[in-house]
Amino acid sequence: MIHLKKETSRLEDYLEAIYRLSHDKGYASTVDLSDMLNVKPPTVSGMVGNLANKGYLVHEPYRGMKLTERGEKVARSVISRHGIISEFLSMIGVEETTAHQDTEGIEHYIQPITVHKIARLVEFLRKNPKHLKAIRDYIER
Amino acid sequence: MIHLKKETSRLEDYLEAIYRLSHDKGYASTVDLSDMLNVKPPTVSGMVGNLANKGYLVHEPYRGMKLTERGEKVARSVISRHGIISEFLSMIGVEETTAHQDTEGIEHYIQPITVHKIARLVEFLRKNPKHLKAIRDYIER
DNA sequence: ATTTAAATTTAGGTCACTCTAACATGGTTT
DNA sequence: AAACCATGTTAGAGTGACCTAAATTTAAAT
Repeated sequence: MIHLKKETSRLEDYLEAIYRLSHDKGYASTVDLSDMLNVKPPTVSGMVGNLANKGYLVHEPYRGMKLTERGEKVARSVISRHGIISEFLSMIGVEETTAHQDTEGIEHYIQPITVHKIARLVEFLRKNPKHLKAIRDYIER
Repeated sequence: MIHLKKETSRLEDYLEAIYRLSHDKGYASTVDLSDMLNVKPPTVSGMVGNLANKGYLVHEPYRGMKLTERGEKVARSVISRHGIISEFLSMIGVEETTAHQDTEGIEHYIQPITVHKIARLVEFLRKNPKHLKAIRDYIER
């Protein structure tokens, strides 16, 4: 039975990872996911079953998994947020590793309207390097 | 070995709420917290016991609770992050209610160094209203 | 074609956080 | 002083996400 309940942030993480793996190497294995998400394989099995129940992917046990249209849509949305937040953090001088961690932490908790504003801000700073430079100079003292 | 286990984001929420209530009306009651955090009173009782165990507050059942030095320190840190993020979101034109929700969502997941950069950005924009205006104009098309 | 090794799933348990229902406490009213 | 009621706590159960250990399946090697 397919539930239209809103996915949790953790499920979004799984969808994002599956999407990335599928596009990077053609498929997403349990072990890949377990490495990428820092959980043990049985946890992945469980969550994948969960995502399958909810209609975000189809899963043939022992053989593989594939995102549904619905799963892809969610994944793309998460990845888009991810890119925007990530670029913003990078612009204000947050170091790569930190930016990556923080992005993962917050990407599930920002509403579309806010993401949009940040996207516009990033766009503005990309188009106006002098503003960006002034900001960066100030931030770095 | 002293193991200062990191508090969960939920515990941070409780500490923040207790701090605010204590400073606003002199004390924090179970019902106040239950309203503020949108959980039922028994949940608050449990979490308060938990926070007491971990040394963030002292609790005299049926009589009241008070943050310890350690609890206050964490609360102030959360509240500081809160203010910074909140002001940033407001600056880029995120509407009050949305900003409030998003701030609550993300305040637990941003590292100190990142908070600091955002604080500097906010500071810069406060001191340079022309930059801020340019940004806001662009964001709002 | 067997055996073996790697990948995956199942079974069963833990932990944090939540709930409802029932009970306890203490301040207020009569 | 007794009863009342708002406030607070205890008991017990549920959920989501995780774990380890054990079984299963598939693919590779002999």
